[in-house]
Amino acid sequence: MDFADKLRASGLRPTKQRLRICKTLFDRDKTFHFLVKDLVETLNEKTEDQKISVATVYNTVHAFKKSGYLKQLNIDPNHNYFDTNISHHHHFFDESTKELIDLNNDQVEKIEIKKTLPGKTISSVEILVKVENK
Amino acid sequence: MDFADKLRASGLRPTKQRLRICKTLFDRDKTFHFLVKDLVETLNEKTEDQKISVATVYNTVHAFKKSGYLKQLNIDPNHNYFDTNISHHHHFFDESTKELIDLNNDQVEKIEIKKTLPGKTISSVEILVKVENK
DNA sequence: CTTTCTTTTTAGAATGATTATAAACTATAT
DNA sequence: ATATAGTTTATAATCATTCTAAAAAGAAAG
Ligand SMILES: [Mn+2]
Ligand SMILES: [Mn+2]
Ligand SMILES: [Zn+2]
Ligand SMILES: [Zn+2]
Repeated sequence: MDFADKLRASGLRPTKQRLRICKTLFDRDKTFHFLVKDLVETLNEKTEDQKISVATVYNTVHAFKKSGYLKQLNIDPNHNYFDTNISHHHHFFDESTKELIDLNNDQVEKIEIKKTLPGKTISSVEILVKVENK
Repeated sequence: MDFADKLRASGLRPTKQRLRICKTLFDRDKTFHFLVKDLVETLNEKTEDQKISVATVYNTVHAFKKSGYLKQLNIDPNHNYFDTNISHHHHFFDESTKELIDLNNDQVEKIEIKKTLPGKTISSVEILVKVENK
């Protein structure tokens, strides 16, 4: 699916600002974990391009979150990370470097939760593994 | 350990404001998961008592976090929860009621992580189980 | 094309949680 | 008592995020 289709599927027209945001987010080999602040900086560091406003970046990121092309993570109470890897997966958080690393579902033994809550059903199980230098 | 000792162990003198904060936090049967905003409200809802300022509440909560009498959680990117249960444990987050429920370590089968990161050592593994109405 | 209507972008204002500041207050020590 | 140190508080500052409303761009109609 190309960028324009992703945008349309999120209810947004493919404008040049939004396409530049898509390129930064999705034109990558690996998962991209990012903070909105850093994304805005990256988008606006090349002085030859026209600046994209923070409002546009937030609007686009939230539309992608809503449509499922981005996930919002709970890693650090003081930083709001987004993730381009929308498959069900887990994370390592390197406390030394503040780096996030994907941990795929199949790299973790099935998690058996012995406690159940009456009237409730599990919608997701996510693991956060904090690591530091050995 | 009584409240005054907890405060002293956190580098704080047992003043009447701090002791009232302790009572609200620690004088309970069950784990207390809270937001600072709600804690401030609770402390100040009885009109007969003198109001405690937000600065004092934040200072005290952070001192307890630093000394290990409170844990800060990563549950919801938009809300900053603290937890009086400082043992190693996991959480259910009820997306219907926004309620947090403890999931003890012994209620989860040992988590086997097959992926390792060179030069890194695991410092913690935490599970977040999201649930909703059946 | 022009005009008209709709959507988008943007700068800057507003918001809300948290942190910082500095003056007033309280407790302790001499 | 006086001096000193620690504490509380109101309020200001900060920072991420959201809101607003005006300008710009794009699509549709004539
Ligand atoms: Mn959070
Ligand atoms: Mn967060
Ligand atoms: Zn990821
Ligand atoms: Zn807990």
